[in-house]
Amino acid sequence: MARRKDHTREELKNLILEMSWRLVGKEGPQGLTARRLADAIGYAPGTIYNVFPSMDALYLQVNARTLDLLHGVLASPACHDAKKTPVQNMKKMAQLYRSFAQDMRPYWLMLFSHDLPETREVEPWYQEKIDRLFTSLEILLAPTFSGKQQRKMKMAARILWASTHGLCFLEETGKMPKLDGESAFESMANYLIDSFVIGMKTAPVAQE
Amino acid sequence: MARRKDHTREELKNLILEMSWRLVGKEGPQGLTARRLADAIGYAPGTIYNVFPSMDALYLQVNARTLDLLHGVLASPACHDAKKTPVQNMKKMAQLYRSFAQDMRPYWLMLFSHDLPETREVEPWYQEKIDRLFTSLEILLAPTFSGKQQRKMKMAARILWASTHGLCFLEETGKMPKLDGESAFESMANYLIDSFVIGMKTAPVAQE
DNA sequence: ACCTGAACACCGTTCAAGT
DNA sequence: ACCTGAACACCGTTCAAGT
Repeated sequence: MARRKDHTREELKNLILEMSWRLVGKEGPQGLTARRLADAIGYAPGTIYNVFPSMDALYLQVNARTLDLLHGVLASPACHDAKKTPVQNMKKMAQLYRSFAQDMRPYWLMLFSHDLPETREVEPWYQEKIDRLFTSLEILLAPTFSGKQQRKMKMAARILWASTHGLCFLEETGKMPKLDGESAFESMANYLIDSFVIGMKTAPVAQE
Repeated sequence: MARRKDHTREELKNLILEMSWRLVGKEGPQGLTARRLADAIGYAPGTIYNVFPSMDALYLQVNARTLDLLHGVLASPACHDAKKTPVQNMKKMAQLYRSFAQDMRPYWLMLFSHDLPETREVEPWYQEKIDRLFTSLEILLAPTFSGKQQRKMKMAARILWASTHGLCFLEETGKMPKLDGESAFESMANYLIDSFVIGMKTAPVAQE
């Protein structure tokens, strides 16, 4: 029994990805299994493997979409306002990241669930999507650094990004000790950015 | 068929935890399954559930041991050297964290694998183990802040901790764009600490 | 050519039944 | 009282066999 061909290969791929997205949104990364997915789209489990080499590849596609959405947020005018200072834009960007993490929680957590097979090299197209995110921050930092300080600027961007993510991640996963009672993400992110920006010009950087 | 009683309940608990530790070390968090564990200790799968309510509870015990080891490292004299400056000790602490992450990779990654059921409140005894880690850093920061700046000091500690973790985590999981080619964790951590410490005194902090 | 569905080798968890 | 092992409800993945 076989050959339904209700959909072209391309349609099937979209259908699978779309349904994967919905499953993750509704039931979290755990909800995305080959069998449940097959059931939801009305095909047999084996069909998925005609279109994707493995469920891991599919997880990666879901993550790719999440990264695209996140990039859309961080590249938006909301945090690239020429009428505001770089620091103000950076603070806005940190808030947008946190909001994204909260609003898109299952997708955002999935980005960092590292139960995937070993370290397995990230593929270039995926790495590119990650790199773009850092670029949004580099744009805000660039004016503050001279042309011969590009390396230092890029380090500052990586540090600010990783720091903001660290604050957000520990906060969201309950691994940050409570301070007064409630989450202090906003005030901590602001304090971080203010402090780092004050010091980042005078602090030295190791020469490669 | 039953009642081997080769071990007391306490012995069995230790045996299970010890074997769990070995399995995670050898094959990663994925290697720790009820069936493999049962096989390795020579009992039936059901026996595990006499001693632990669920595999998740067992995962938590493994994480607890990891946190204890990490605390041992961060509380060690190596980064609480009275003959060195707080900044020097903080840089040392960041390096020790990174080394721990590398040396104990499967255990360290397991700490952050959040496929666990929902957000589920962290139990107090576990939270306590997390809090201790931050305390090690607060000890280094305390001398720099006055008595009425305790809240600010605690925020600084949380920020530095989250930032260092963020750098380490993104670096170790391939989510940090390469800078020159190799990992720049050490120079970035140093740059972070130098910059933040320069700015953290003058930067303002939101009033709760 | 495309899809199925059974099969293989696994999971966590429960619980009646044995000793 | 303690432990077993079969059972239940799942996994990801493969592939001979049908249309």
